[in-house]
Amino acid sequence: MEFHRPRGTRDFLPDEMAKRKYVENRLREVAIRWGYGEIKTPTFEHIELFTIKSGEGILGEIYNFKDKGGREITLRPELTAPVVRMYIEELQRSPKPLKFYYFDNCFRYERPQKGRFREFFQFGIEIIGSARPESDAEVIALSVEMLNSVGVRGDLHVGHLGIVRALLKDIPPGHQSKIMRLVDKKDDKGLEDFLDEIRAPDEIKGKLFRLIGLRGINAMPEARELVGNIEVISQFETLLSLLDVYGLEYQVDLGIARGLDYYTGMVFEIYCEGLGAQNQVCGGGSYRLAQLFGGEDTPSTGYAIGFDRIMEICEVKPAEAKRIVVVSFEDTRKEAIVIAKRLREHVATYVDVMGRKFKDQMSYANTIGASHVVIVGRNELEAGKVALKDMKTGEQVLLTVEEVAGKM
RNA sequence: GCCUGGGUGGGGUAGCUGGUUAUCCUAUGGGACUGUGGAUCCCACGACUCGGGUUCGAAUCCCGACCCGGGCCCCA
Repeated sequence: MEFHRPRGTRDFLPDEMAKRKYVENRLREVAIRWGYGEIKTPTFEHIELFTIKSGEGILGEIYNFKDKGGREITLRPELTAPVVRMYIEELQRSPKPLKFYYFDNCFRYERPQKGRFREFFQFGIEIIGSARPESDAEVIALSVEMLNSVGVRGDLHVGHLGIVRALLKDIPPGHQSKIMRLVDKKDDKGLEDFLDEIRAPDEIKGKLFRLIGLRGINAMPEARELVGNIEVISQFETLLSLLDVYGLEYQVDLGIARGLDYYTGMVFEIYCEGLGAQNQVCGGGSYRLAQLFGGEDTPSTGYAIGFDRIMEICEVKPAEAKRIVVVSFEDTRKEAIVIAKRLREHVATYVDVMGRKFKDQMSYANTIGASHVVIVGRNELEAGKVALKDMKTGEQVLLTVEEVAGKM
């Protein structure tokens, strides 16, 4: 019986892992420098955490099962809900704002394609306790810096749900949600049909289409004209001016809706080329989930970076790790083990475990791209030394083990 | 769930208008060169996704299943 990995999963070999680790560490460093602390939540949660947040509709795309105690459990499909759950469970009374970052795998039962897997990785941050434009701006700036830190540059689109919602304030909430979904999908035809179906006033209809089409420099004055001089517009303008302070390039895009009802204010998405249909590498916004989960109403803002997607497009080359191979002869194998043990305190060190002859050990060192070889022979040992050979230049010198260790 | 392309040793391939032991490259293990790597030579290893059908005969043609990729739907 031969086994295959389940559909939509991947094995990561050492070369690729080195690259992934490198990128992961870069992102971590940025998050840490901005003062965010790492958190980790369980791989599985109670299913209600996600159905309450996202609706029963997600059941079809979720990995769930009953455990032996009869609990409905699901592998987490995302990390925002668990973070908020954790916050309510143990951090509600801690000083605000709370700033967290996380990097973990998530699971969704979907049809795999380029940049989409059933087990995938998200790197995200959440800031809990502030509803101010300052935190919105910080979150956006942080996301851009993270991506830049690994050489990824994308198109940043920033919107605000409060503006469209203000326009729709007289439409029943259920219809609002449907409208937001259609807006998010950029399904103009569907949106028009739906508005006709619910007999939305022509005035609102016209304004909505103009509003969600707004882009660029004149977007805000026009938005003000369409929905009036309301508070959220001022807030959004404050946010935009802060983005300028951060020196960010962005596009105002009131057509971003991010489908779900608990997003309340700022929303943003970052798109990249070269990813096929799945071109969004980062998405986030401000939301209010805490009260939905039984906590006090608490504003939060966050985003998630699609780690696998940035791995597809980022061009990073981790520095080749230095490694040396200790080569020995039949009569010096034991000495080689002792010497390798000493060298491992400083550098990745290989020693033969295949019973290979001297020459084949050299050949192996070459195959794995060793930078140096330490030759442990009787002659050298009798002089209290070993030979250190540089595999690039071919030069070879006699040194004590301590001298070799010192060079590494 | 839908549309579309594709499945030949570990990786990459030839064969695919049917016909002997399925080609070549590479990788891997071993050997030669006997204390100095990359080269060369030799040996070994190792594949037609599965099941039906057509046929004297199927990797090849037909059908189905499974799997993989890409695109829809969805995208928390």
